[in-house]
Amino acid sequence: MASAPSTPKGTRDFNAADLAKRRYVVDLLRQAFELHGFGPLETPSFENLDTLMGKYGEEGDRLIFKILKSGNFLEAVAEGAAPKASQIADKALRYDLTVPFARYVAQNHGKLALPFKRYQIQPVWRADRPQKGRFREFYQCDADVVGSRSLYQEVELVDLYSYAFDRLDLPVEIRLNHRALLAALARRFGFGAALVDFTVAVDKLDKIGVEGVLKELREKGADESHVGALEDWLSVPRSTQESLQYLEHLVGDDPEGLQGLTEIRFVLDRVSRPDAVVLDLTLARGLNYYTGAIFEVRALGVALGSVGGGGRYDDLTSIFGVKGVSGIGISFGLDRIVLCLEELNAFPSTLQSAPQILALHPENAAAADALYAAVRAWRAAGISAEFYPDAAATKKQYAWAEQRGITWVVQRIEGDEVFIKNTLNGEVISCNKTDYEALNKLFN
RNA sequence: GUGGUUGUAGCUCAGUCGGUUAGAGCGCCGGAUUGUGGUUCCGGAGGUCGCGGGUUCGAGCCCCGUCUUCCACCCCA
Repeated sequence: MASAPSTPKGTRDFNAADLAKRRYVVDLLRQAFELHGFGPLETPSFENLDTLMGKYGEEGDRLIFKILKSGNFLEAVAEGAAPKASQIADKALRYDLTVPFARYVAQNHGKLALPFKRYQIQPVWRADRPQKGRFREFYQCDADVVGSRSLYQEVELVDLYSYAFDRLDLPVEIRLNHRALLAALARRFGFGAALVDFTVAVDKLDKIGVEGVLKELREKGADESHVGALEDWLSVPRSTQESLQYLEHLVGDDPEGLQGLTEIRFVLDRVSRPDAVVLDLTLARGLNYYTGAIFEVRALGVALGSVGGGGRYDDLTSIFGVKGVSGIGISFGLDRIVLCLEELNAFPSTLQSAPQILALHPENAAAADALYAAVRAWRAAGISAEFYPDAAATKKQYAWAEQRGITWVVQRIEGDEVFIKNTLNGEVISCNKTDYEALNKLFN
């Protein structure tokens, strides 16, 4: 073991047990998406660099994995000069699923029946520094609809969130905000020209507290005349209803603010699970293509950042030359959802990652053949069964079963009678080898 | 991208001030016992101390680089 091999930084392998959990989540999400009228789409792992660059802000651009050109690309670089990124890379791994989707819509806009709804479950890559729950390769599960400005889309996607997390048995809080409200607040507090500075600072309220936010806002040039009002806004925790009332008098006759307020009210009045939804005026979200409602989902009882996010983007396809196609979408973070469910022990105990039953290898050759035939018959009946191939020490065979997580072990066969041991409690039962009903009963 | 942290047997970890042949528990392999594993006993294998340089008479230990882990920023799922 001079040099143990490893996966690259921020990536991992998934074994059978991992995959059983991941597939459980993915299958549930896929069902939820299709139940709500979304159809599947897959796009390539990598896109042209131009497609991705400039869509995620400066910070995002830096985290895009660029793919080195093949061939002798360095010839074009002047002697002794440092090559420019565009000279050595013209493709990049996708950074999220939304921008490739916008590219797809723009590329096919004449052929798609609008409004167009699709879901997409694929990995994305970010050249980030890994931490707990942060990887450089991770899965997003997105549902988007383009070509409809209807606020019923907002309602429907919030409902999709609550439906899916309900099915997953993961308690969450769906936080809701609106870019127009943020903009109105920023104007009210003198940050009209520095919306991003304002939202970035305010978004950290949970993390650095009122003092921290005020400090950062001062550094970004907050006018002292607004600090008192800012402090009042930030230090009082408000329910959704209280936030709405507060907004009403704060926004005044700011037309954009009033518009945002009307839209948020429309959505809040119609979501199916209002108890799981909270209006959070400090929620900002970094991706700068959002223009309307924005969402973020936090798992309750787990400190792991957000497990999902999304929002409305009015202008994304216009970057690709197709104007007037408003879109809205949400994303589920598969990897974090799995981590949360693990931490909360919320996976169903019936998840299957190993054969249901293992037949120990009998010492007697005739019995071995008989038992092997039984295993074959079980497989034909849809029972995942395994036959230990060698007449190894009993101890070794049991250890193998345990390591693979196999609960039921066939000790021996006598005529048509098999003796099955539950390795968890040592109980032995016997049953007829063709009594599939009894066998299947064991596994549930 | 910034600052820090981690790496010793399959696993969890000791290893003093730089000093001889690198340690434990569990696991693994073999044998005996146990009348179909899990008990007990005996024996055994397995490590160029993440990798590459350097300092030193001598490096697991000190220095530099690199990879990896985790953490705080930044940002985000």
